[in-house]
Amino acid sequence: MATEARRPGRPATLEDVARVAGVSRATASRVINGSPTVDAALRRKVEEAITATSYAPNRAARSLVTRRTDSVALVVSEREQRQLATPFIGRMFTDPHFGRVVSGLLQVLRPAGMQTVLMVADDEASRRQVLTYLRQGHVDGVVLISSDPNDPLPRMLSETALPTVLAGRPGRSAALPYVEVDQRAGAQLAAERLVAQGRRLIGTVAGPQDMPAAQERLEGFRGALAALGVTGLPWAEGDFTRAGGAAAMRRLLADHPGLDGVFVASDLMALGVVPVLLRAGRRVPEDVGVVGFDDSEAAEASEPALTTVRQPVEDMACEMARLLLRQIREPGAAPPSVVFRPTLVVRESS
Amino acid sequence: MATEARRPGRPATLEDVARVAGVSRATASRVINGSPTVDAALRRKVEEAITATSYAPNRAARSLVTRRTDSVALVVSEREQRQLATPFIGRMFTDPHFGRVVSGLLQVLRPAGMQTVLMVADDEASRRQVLTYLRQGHVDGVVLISSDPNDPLPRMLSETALPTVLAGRPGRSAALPYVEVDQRAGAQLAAERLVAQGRRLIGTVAGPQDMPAAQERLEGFRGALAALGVTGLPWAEGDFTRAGGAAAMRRLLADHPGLDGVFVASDLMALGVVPVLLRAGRRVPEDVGVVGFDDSEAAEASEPALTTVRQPVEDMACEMARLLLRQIREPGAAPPSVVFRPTLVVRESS
DNA sequence: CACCGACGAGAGAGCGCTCTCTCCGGCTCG
DNA sequence: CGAGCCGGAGAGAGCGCTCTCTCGTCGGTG
Repeated sequence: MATEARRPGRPATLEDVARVAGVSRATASRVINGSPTVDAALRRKVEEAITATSYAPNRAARSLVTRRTDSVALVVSEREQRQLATPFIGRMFTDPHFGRVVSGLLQVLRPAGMQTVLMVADDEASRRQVLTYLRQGHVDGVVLISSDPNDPLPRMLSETALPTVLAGRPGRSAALPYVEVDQRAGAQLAAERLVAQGRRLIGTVAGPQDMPAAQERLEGFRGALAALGVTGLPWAEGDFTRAGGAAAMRRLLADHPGLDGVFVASDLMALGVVPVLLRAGRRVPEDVGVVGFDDSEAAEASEPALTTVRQPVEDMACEMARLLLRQIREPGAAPPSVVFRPTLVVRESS
Repeated sequence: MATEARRPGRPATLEDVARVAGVSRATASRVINGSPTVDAALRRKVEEAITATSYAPNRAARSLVTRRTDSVALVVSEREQRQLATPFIGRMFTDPHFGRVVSGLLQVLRPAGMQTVLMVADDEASRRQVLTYLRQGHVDGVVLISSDPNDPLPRMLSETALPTVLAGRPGRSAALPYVEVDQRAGAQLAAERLVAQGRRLIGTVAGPQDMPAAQERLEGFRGALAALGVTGLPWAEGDFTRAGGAAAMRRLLADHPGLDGVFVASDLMALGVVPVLLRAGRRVPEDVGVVGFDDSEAAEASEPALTTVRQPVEDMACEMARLLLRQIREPGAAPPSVVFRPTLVVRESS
């Protein structure tokens, strides 16, 4: 304890630890990095010196030489929100889905000693800023969440050779591993449920058809219905918002008042769909069955509670983190993408 | 372009830039850091060399010498979630409120060139991990969001002398600047609204009374009612969840069936309160007026839409970021805390 | 014409760490 | 008994950057 705080106000360095322990800097470093070739007695002395000086390694110095940073970037890429009066960065942050992804990521990254840097790219300038930052080598890898199918970021990232994992398949094909749920299989679950309940006049409120995931849910649903002998699928497009879902349902109902089943491509939209049905005098599920997608918080909050296709979001996020760590640890080996199987969660609405 | 990529696969260094530009490393550094004492011609040559080599400064090296990192930590501190079967890190992430805070923070931090590192402290071990990380000097400052009034983290942080800003007043008094909304003033707005509508049998669904904010909303509401001549406030405690709000409302209604007004200490709880009232045969707002708190997404989603006390969350988060930046730029000068005025947003429920 | 101040640019010393290389001493084995 | 080997520890060279110090040059002044 004697030689602590040699320099006023500055945290202890490895040099300090070594001096206090009476060993060389190299040995102190060995102890800290868990090298096995250190005598037990010396190891103890160094460990004591570490607590005595309350030493914490300087990550900048370490990363300067190791070229690792033990941190990854979580990049949220979204369409520019020019039209908004108040600048609102990171619309996606208020989406509980995003929170579940973060939670899953941290579940894996935290035990691995990896820190997470949060970044948003929502226009040309910020994209460049993000890319520059990433290229500075301040992170070992990138998790990219992109809601925009025309997002140039995946391609740009694939050119940096930085380990990267995408949430969802990239719109334009960038050769990057991604993690996704099997959209078609999910749509099939929904179709089977509705048909099994004897419903035959089935429609769907689809998501934006420029998004691959939304396309596949629609296509998958149509295909599954056809396989079950139900053809001619009326549908309307929503924008994955509650209000958009409500509007789409109104259109659908106006054209097809006889509907007895609806597959809604997201729970959030379903939250808009159900009240429209109720107000139109339909009982749910008695008159019209509703099946959502996601199994988000909204599904349980809905009245009646939503029967929905569950995406194992947290598990998927964990898998993303694992794929990323693997890339970081074994450079060059781009791991395969992983597609998760959805499940059907039966509640009240169908 | 001739001398680019001297070392295979490695990004260009300042040395490379200097060589290409035909100047010393010092001069190249001056250009990059915007020093005014550089000849215009040389400056141009250096800038050309930078683009030619596609140079990006190594932040680790820079921060090693400057002792700045140009990044801050966003620490989310929450009560341990032992009881959960699935480990769920960062329950708070799924709260849209959190997203709004992040959005506000980034609005200020991003233009300031500050990166944001996301961290969660939810038990003793993770708290230590976070604290160690912060002490390693890997961030210049900390934004702490804590939902637990007994959280030891604020005190621990105030001992590190690291610039810090809290979201909300710390439970135990830690001498750290915070940003908050004036809870009492908000409760007063709610009281005035309900009373102005001629309601006299007013109750409240309060938040957990071990949380200062929840206490103040209750106290402030009681005080404001008294000032308006309404005494004897029936109340029940909820846990700031929808289900908790519903349960509290049921208790309240059982004991006081004649209620004609309810102040609910959060919009999320109000989302549980309203259906309870409706199912008990009360019309909202005709029979019972409901005023929420937060002006969250939930308020607009509610049916009927909630009249609520608005917290300017994004503005508050911006202010937090500003306070933090000020502390970072002027070390030693702990800025004062800032208390925001809430406003009343009138919708349908009251 | 000699001197001085100002200004622009370079040299070089670190920042704190890791990691290779070297060295030393004790052991085994021919 | 000497050569070789190996485990364990130290010396020291950087990693890429900033920043102080120094130096050279030029214009102005007595």
